[in-house]
Amino acid sequence: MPRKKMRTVALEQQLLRSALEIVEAGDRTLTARTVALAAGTSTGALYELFGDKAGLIKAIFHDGFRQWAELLEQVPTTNSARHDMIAMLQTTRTFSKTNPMLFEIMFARPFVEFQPTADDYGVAKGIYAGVTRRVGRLLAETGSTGDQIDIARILISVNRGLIAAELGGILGASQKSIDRRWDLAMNTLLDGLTTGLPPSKQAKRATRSV
Amino acid sequence: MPRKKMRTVALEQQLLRSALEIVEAGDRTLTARTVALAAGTSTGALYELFGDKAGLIKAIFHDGFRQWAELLEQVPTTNSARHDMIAMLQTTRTFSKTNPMLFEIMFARPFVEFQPTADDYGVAKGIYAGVTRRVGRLLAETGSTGDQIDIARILISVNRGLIAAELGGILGASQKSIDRRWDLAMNTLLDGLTTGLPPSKQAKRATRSV
DNA sequence: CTAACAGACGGAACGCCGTTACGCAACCAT
DNA sequence: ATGGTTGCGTAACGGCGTTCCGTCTGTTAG
Repeated sequence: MPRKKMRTVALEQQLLRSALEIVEAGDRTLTARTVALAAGTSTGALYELFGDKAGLIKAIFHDGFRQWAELLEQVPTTNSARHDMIAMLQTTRTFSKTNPMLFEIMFARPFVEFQPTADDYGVAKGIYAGVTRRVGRLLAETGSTGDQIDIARILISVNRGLIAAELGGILGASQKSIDRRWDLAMNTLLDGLTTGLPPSKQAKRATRSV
Repeated sequence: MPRKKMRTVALEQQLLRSALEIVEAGDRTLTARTVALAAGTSTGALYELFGDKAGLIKAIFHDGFRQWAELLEQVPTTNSARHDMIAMLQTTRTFSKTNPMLFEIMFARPFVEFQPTADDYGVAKGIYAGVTRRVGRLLAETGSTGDQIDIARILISVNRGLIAAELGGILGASQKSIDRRWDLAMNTLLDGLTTGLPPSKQAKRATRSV
């Protein structure tokens, strides 16, 4: 007896698309009204479909991880695990620089409303698994005995820190110096983490080798 | 002829103190009204003294760097530059974990109103200089030829990334695994960055040493 | 064919935010 | 004492997140 329902999953995706357009344009005016207007609907629809603004941002957050995972899956596997690992890290860096605001939503918290929980970061599990797998290949290639999970988490976190610094303009002034420091940090880490020696021994060796 | 002025620098500091108390308590309701009320004054005073809310957050931002610099200056200089460097990085980590919301204001952007510029990060210059100086000592100690500034920037950015990951709960679940990964990442980096070899040669050496 | 009803829609309303304008109050010179 | 000048807090404004309700739709019973 009632009228046909329009607030379906299709409209939800339309709202999410409109929100992503605003975010990707770097526009800070991500409000319930602007998103609803851009999607050709009303705030009532947005609140029925997403619960509240935090729900909308959470959807953006999840879609960001989905996009990231999609890019990482496209990274080809070559005969050099080391090369592939660098490619993954650089793909992540390029993705973040292409969508800085999406990067912030995923890794900083530019909107007070949404505070990601451990559950939310669970969407990154597939990504972590992929990185961990490639770390395993890398360790096999170099014959080292480091812990795959430790190394994967470190690489992801360090990359995130370097990217955040680059986006904030505090890693360096010129692109040349930024690139040099990113390369130096990542290659140094990959070198050290794939030798299979515990860091204390490395430290001694490094100190004594001088 | 007018009445005595109360909106002085003293009241400005009182407002900043009240704002810091709210921030350090992890309270997300940092509004003009709550801060003014806590400081026993009105929003008019806040706006006369700080211009707008972004000005207040900028003041918090700057005070955060002042606190950080103060802590770093207290790190003693021992006969091991390596030990001192670890101490600085750990001091930064402890500071961030003690005041996670202050860390976010300094390194993420939890309030849309304030977007730090390169000028704002200029307050970190003293900190960078201090870290760079200690890197110089470290390089001298190990006899390596790396670039002080490159290494200082890298250490700061990587540390920030690891801390952000730790605070977000994505570096690891248990404190033990988090500490292990932090130690592994930082010691590996310090090892590799102080050997004086360009990373490509390190890579070859690391690969062939297996 | 029509009327009544179930319920989905959107706009209007509420409280809170950042911000500003204004009326009252306080002080000093006369 | 008094008037004028200036500083103060409050109240108002537009916009936000969020909710609620009047309207309108589409079906179905008679």
